[in-house]
Amino acid sequence: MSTEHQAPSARQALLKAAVDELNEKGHASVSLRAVARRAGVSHAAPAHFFGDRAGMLTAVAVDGFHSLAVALRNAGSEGDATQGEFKALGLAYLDFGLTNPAVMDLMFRRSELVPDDPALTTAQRDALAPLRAVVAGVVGDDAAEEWAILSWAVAHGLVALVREEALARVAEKDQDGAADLAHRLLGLYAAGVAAGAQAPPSTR
Amino acid sequence: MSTEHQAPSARQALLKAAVDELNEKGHASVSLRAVARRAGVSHAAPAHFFGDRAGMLTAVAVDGFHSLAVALRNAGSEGDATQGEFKALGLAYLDFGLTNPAVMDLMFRRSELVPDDPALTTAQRDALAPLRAVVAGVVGDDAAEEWAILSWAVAHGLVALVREEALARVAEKDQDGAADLAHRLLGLYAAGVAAGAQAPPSTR
DNA sequence: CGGGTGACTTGACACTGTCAAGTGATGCTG
DNA sequence: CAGCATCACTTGACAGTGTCAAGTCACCCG
Repeated sequence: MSTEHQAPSARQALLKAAVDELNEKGHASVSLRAVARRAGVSHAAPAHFFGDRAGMLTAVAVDGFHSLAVALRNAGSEGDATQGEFKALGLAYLDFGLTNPAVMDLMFRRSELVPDDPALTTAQRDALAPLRAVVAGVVGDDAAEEWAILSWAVAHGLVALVREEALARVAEKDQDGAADLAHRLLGLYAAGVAAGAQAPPSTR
Repeated sequence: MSTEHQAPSARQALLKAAVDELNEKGHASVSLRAVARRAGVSHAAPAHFFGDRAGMLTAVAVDGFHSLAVALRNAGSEGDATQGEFKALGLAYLDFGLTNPAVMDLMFRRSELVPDDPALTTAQRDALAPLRAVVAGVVGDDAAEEWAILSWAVAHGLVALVREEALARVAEKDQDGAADLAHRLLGLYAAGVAAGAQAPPSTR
């Protein structure tokens, strides 16, 4: 009982080969032919299944959003209070991004994916649903959506800065230190949101 | 009196051609040969100057960081109070990213650039210097660096989400609406930081 | 048995990055 | 002024790439 309806195996194998290739050599080196070689099929087989290089990458990205969705769902259910839950969600996003940097990178690289794939759109929306729900519990309902998106941007920005080594460079830390720093910053932000929500300044 | 020491023209022309190509067709279509064609030189001329496709893209990225640096410097000097200055800086970052999405995208795409180019590293560090200075004026000195980086992540995340149309998709807005939303979210964040800084909860 | 449909393969094309080897001008040296 | 080195490219070639048209082969429905 997986999220997809049991593909005929070759397609699945190709997809796995694509993910492996992506993780090993980065998205630029994911060529239809390299994936075909790795999966042991002819050079045009991937095009047969996915239509396109973009189609193949899109399939990988959709898969990535499904994985992100379960990661966030798990984090959301195991956090204790609502504020702990909120922070846990952010950390889960961060960890997913830092554990699978190549996939995360691809997932948000519209220019490499098929322009308006509906599966991609819904997968993305579904993955973010838990965040919305949790944020609504922390701040008031009226501002929930805005804070949810802002929080998403915080986590997303941290992932990007760590992944591209920008953070390590500016803060003069190694990559592990950068990840730790990102964790701390997210905590800082979460605490700030909770404090601000308990004592709303003028709005409301 | 430019930031670079008057290149012999051909190199400059190539660089301009590369930027144009990047803005028109996205980073994937920036090929050495296409740039050469656009600049009206032989197909190997770009490689002669930049060594590499990565070298050429890196030159474009360094240029981008220089532009970002002046944009942030201007914004920093025209904001009125320190909090207004802080917000102005964030908006300038946001606007730069949304006005030049392709260049901004490239600037943080380490995997496409030359791995440890010193010019790139210093250009990046210099561009972010104003943010550090302004943040130090808003929150206490001890936490300044952390808040500066967090703020950077916020702006960076918002740019990424708007650029990749993720924000428009989730919030069900068109691209212009998404940019406006990003502006508002940045204001929300800036106000929160200012409020939190004036009444620090427990730390400190 | 017969035909059609899906799952590939084969072969070709234009395009790409990169390299080795040129060519000509410019400037320095003796 | 002669010779020579260096720069700023060009020319030509190679392997690898995405994509397309056509082919092969197995299987299923009737």
